[in-house]
Amino acid sequence: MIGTAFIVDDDEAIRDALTWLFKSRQVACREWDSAEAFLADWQKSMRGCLVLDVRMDDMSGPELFDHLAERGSQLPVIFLSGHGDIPLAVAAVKKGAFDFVEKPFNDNELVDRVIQALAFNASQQKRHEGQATLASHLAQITPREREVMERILDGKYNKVIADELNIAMRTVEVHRARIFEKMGVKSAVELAQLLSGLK
Amino acid sequence: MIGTAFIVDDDEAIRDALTWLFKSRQVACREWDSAEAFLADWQKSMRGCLVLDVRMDDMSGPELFDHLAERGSQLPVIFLSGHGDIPLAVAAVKKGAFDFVEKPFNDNELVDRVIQALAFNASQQKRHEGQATLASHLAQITPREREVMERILDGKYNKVIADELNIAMRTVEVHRARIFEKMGVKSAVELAQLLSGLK
DNA sequence: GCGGCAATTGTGGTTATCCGCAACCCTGCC
DNA sequence: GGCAGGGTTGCGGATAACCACAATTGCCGC
Repeated sequence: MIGTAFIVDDDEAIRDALTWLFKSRQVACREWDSAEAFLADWQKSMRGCLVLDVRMDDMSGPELFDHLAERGSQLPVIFLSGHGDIPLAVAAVKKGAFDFVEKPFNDNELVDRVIQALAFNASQQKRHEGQATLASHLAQITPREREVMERILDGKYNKVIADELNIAMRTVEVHRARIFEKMGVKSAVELAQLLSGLK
Repeated sequence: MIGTAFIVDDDEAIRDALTWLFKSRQVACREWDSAEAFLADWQKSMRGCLVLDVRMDDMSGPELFDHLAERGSQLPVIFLSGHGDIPLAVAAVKKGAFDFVEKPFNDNELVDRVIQALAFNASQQKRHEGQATLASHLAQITPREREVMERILDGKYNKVIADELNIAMRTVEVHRARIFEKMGVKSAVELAQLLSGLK
């Protein structure tokens, strides 16, 4: 199994029950007794999913969720709620919570969802690695090259680009070659496809 | 205001209240007393949003939602629920419902959400028009041209494409020109960007 | 059988892209 | 001052793309 289930709940009985439940299905887990404690330990590199109680003292589950979102957390979150607060559940799901389940929950269903969340996180991870690679390539592009690149993506001829930037065509060609090299592509078409997902 | 609020509820009192409420805020609306009735009248060209009761005889709100989704409806749906069923709400939102509000609802907030849904539908509409234009252009592409197009998008040289398809380079050039013409682009880069959103 | 459409190919010429080789200018840094 | 890196440019040639003009083949429907 890839990733760990991170249990955050101020009720020790619940934590123990969840830990036992997860262990029984070979799902690795760790536990925290407060949102603050988890936030203190949280690192962007964490892989897994969060099983998060809604109602807790001081910082609530949704509050922790928001804080993590601000910090760029990619962890899928499964909320556990003990009282049927629909607006809360709807708000959480709309903000991207992976799931929102009511207590008492069905043990098997919960673990199934956790496993799905772990798989989701793993696949999301790969996507982000790709984006990171892309970003690191983009970071190597100098400002001038960026200007040229934008115009290449507009399908403009080197001649036109040279004209717009008031430089020689040869210079554009050099920039163009450098851009392709730095971005790891072989043609303008590949470059366009590589960057098509961005702004 | 662009679009209409489509009210579907088997409770006449609720329908009347909603109609009055919407009229008071200059939001056009129509009403149906059952999911079946709405489904019978539904057309893909409808513009607006659906205000849908969860619990109804025969076909429920979520069931109607599913049916509409199958038929390619783009209407945002705001569910009205009289009983705090969290799993239902969570399932609805995860399946793409625009919102899920509990009765009794706050009048102003509901209308605000409806207006947001109408705006959302209008903007989604424009996106879909663009896709439709793209699709109509793609439909003009012959099978052979498609084969060439795929290879162009792989950044392959005409020479290579000719080789792969066992035809003359000149033929590839002709196809290439026809593709650009039919798709309304001027270069392979533009073509790549145009089709980047697809599979 | 004729007209239309898709697919095909050739010739010849213009325009663009792609590259190696060389070189100059400027800025920031040790 | 020397060195590195980014931006710049020229020359010349190989390769690819783009295009107008022209033509052949095969399938389909009226």
